[in-house]
Amino acid sequence: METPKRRRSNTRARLLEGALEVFAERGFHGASVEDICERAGFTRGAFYSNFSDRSELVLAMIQQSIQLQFAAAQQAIATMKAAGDRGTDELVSIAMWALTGSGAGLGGSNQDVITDRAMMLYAAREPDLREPYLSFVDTCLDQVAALITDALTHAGLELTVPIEDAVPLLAATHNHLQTMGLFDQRRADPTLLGTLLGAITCPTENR
Amino acid sequence: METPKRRRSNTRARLLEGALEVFAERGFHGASVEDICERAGFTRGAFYSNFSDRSELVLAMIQQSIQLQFAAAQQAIATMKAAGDRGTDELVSIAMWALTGSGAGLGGSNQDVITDRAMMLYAAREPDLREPYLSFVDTCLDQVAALITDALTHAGLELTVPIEDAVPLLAATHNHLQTMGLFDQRRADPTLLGTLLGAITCPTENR
DNA sequence: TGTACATCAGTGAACGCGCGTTCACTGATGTAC
DNA sequence: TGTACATCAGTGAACGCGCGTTCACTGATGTAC
Repeated sequence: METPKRRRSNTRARLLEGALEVFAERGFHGASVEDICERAGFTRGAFYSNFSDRSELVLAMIQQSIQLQFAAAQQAIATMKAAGDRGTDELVSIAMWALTGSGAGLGGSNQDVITDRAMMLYAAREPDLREPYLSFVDTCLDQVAALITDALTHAGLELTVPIEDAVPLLAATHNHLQTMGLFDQRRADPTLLGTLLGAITCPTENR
Repeated sequence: METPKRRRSNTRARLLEGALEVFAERGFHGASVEDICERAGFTRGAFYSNFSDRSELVLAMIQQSIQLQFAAAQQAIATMKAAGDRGTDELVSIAMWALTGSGAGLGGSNQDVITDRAMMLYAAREPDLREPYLSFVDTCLDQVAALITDALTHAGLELTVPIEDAVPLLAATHNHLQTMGLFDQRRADPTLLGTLLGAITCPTENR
């Protein structure tokens, strides 16, 4: 039942999990290989048996993070399609939830939000990562655009600004709320999204 | 002319300047004391003659960054008051400029933006820094609120949403544009701010 | 004004710790006969 | 099925580099007489 392949991939997964936690706490440069191994319950030898390099781990972690966000987005779409009627705010909230990964409430635990921001900074500093990161963000925004279109149709609203403007505005606001939430949960007031939504939509004219 | 006090404070200033650059490139944890000294043109001894500790430098740098942002905000206010008539977008752009420090164009060189985001992350991870950081952000937002109110009055517009909502919406959008600008300058399209502004204002009714 | 001494900003060599990386080894699981 | 060997995931000790920090020293500027 604990076949070597499974054992190995479990070890790798636990190391990645530990890395995610420790990186969120101390940053990509501030966390040592030993910190990560200790968190995951292995020795450094196990680490170098699974990753050729410290930097390979960082890349693997970023890749995994992106995959998780995608998976969360897919699930959010499924949830929404299945859910039928809801309040508009909640629908948009789900759409936003798709944007920045898993987690409850407004979207994303503090650890996820911190990792997301740290990834952004890391990509901004590494020229080789800029383009991949941008295209990742674009794909996410496209998905959000589709979700929002759906959500508004359900709610009987239509946009008064182009969708290409509405998506970044909503994303930026969601981002801002998440960031405030890192410092004080009460500051992450989701009604701000509702206010924005009210300002850029109007009831659909049925004639 | 090169009195010892001046010499000393010049050295300190150059070290801080070098730290700002190197931190922006490699992050707070990724930049070594030697990197910083080399950039500033001093030896490590000079560093420890001016700062008791590596972490003291980080704090000093954050403080200085905040002071610079404040100074830029003050100057932006002065500029705006003196300028008289302008396009609304430009006025709002100046108000936004006040929010996130010095720099040309949309506001903030890439280095400034990266430092700003890194500071946010740093503060989010250090419990002791969360409250000071929040109150710093609040003070900035208050100043921006005042600037925007002025700008809109000049332009003959009034808000259709509460100012407490308008400010974070504008700030979030500005933030988003700055972030996009880190990856691709063409993605930092300031007309998005104009779109948002159009959606949350209407011409003043003069009766 | 000139000389002797004091101060102190910055130098650069040295120290030692911590971290990334390596490697000989162990012991558990898989395979061949 | 049982025995002998092979494989290989993970161990833990060891290495060495780099970095933060210290400190005895230098030489330029300031001060006292």
